[in-house]
Amino acid sequence: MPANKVPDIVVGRLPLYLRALSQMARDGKEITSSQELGGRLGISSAQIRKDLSQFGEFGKQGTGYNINFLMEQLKRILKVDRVWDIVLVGAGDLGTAVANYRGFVDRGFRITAIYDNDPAKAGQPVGQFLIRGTGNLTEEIRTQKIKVAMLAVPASEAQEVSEKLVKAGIEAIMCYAPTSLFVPDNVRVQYIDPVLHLQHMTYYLPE
Amino acid sequence: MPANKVPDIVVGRLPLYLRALSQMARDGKEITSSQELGGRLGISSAQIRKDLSQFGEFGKQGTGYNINFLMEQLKRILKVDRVWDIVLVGAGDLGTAVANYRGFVDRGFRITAIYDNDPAKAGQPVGQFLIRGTGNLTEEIRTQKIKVAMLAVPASEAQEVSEKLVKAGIEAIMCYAPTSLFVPDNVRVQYIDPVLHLQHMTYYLPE
DNA sequence: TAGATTGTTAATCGATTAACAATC
DNA sequence: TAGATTGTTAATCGATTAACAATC
Repeated sequence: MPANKVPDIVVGRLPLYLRALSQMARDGKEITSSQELGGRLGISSAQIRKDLSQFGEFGKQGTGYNINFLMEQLKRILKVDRVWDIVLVGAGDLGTAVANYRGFVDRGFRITAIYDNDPAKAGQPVGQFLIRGTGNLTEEIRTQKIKVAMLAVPASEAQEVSEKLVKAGIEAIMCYAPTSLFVPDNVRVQYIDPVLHLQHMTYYLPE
Repeated sequence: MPANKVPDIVVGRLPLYLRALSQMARDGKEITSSQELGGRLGISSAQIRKDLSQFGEFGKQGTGYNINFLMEQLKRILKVDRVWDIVLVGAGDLGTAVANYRGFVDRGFRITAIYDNDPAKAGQPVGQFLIRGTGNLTEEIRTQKIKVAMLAVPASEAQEVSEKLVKAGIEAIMCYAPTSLFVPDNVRVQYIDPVLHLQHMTYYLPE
C-alpha cells in the first residue's frame, strides 16, 4: 500500500494537504475536490491527484474526496495516526515558546521533556515541564525509546548536541539553530531559519 | 548584472550559501571552493557553480572563491547589504521569542515594532519594545514605509491581519501561523510550520 | 441521464549533473 | 609548470502539466 519509492518532494506536500483538509473539516465541510484543495494551496489539481495516486485511490469520480477519509489516510501514510514523543533541547526564549505551543498534540506530537545545559536552569519550570540538565540526556532518551527531537540551542552548540541525540537513538531532528548539521544517513533533519526565508523574499522587493 | 529570470529555487539557495560563508568567515577562512561549500550543505559543487553563474563570475579558476567577496556579492543580490525594518504582529509566546531573537540584525533585518490586538497587552514591554495596539497599525506602517512583516498570530486571525498588512503596503510576510494566506500577486509570503516538517520526517521513521 | 471529477498516461517543462576547455 | 577549480555546455534526470477514458 505505501508505494515503493515516493519522491521526497511529494512526501513533503502531504502534511500541507493534511493541514488544509483539517481546516476544511473544522469548517464543517465533508467533501472536497483536487481543484478546491489546490486552489487553497496554490497547487494544481493535477499535482494533487498525482501525488495522492502514489499511495492509493482515495477519491470518487464525479464527486471528489471525503475529507475525513482522506485525512485518515494521510495520517496513516505520514504515521501521525499516533502520537510521537518529542524531546526539546534548549530552554531559551525560543525553546520556551516551542514548549508552550499548543499546536503539536492534535497533529501527532507531544513534548515529553525539555533539556538545557545551563545548570542554573535545571529544575526551573517551563510551562508544564521542569527543565532537565543534559547530564543524563542520552541515557534518558534511549530508555524511553524517543525517536524525535527538537533543537533550540545556539548554532554554536547545535552540532555537539545533535551528536548526543544521535547516540541516544534519535532519528528525526527539527533544528531551529541557523546552521547545517552533519548526521548519519539514517537520521533525518529539517531546518527552520526565518532569516533564510526573509532573505529569499527581499530578493524580489524593489529597492 | 542581476540576471533576467533566475529560477526561484536558485534564489532560495542563495541565503543558505550566504549563511555557510558567514560561518566560514567567522572561523577565519578566507577562501573556499564550490566543493567545500557544497560538502557543508549537502549540495553538489556543480549546482553551486551553476547557481552562482546566474548572477556573474565570482571565482577564480584553480583557486575558488574569496569568501568575503562572495558574501558581499550575495548580500547585494539578496538586497541584504542594508537593514530592512520589520514589524511583528502577535505578542504571544512565539512573538515574544521572535522579538527577543538576536539573530536578525547582522543578517539584514531589524524589528521596529510589535503589535497585538489584545488591548490588555498594549503598552506592556517585550524586550526593548512596548506592545502597540493594532488600531493604527495600517497607518503607522504606511507612514514608515515598512515593507516586511512577521506574523505570529493564531491561524484563525492570520488572514485578516495579512489583509491589513497588505493595505499598509507590506510586500513580504513571514507567516508563523499554520495556515495558507491569500494575498495579491505582488506580495510574497513565506511560511514556517514546524509540524509540517515533523510530519515530513515521521513518514520515514520505522513503526 | 448529464455533469463532474478521478486516476493515469504521455508530453512538456525545468532542474541537476557530468564533463571539460579555459585559466589561475 | 602542474595541479586545481572555475564557468558553461550538453546530457540526464525528475517533476509538473495537459488531456482524457473511466465512472460515480
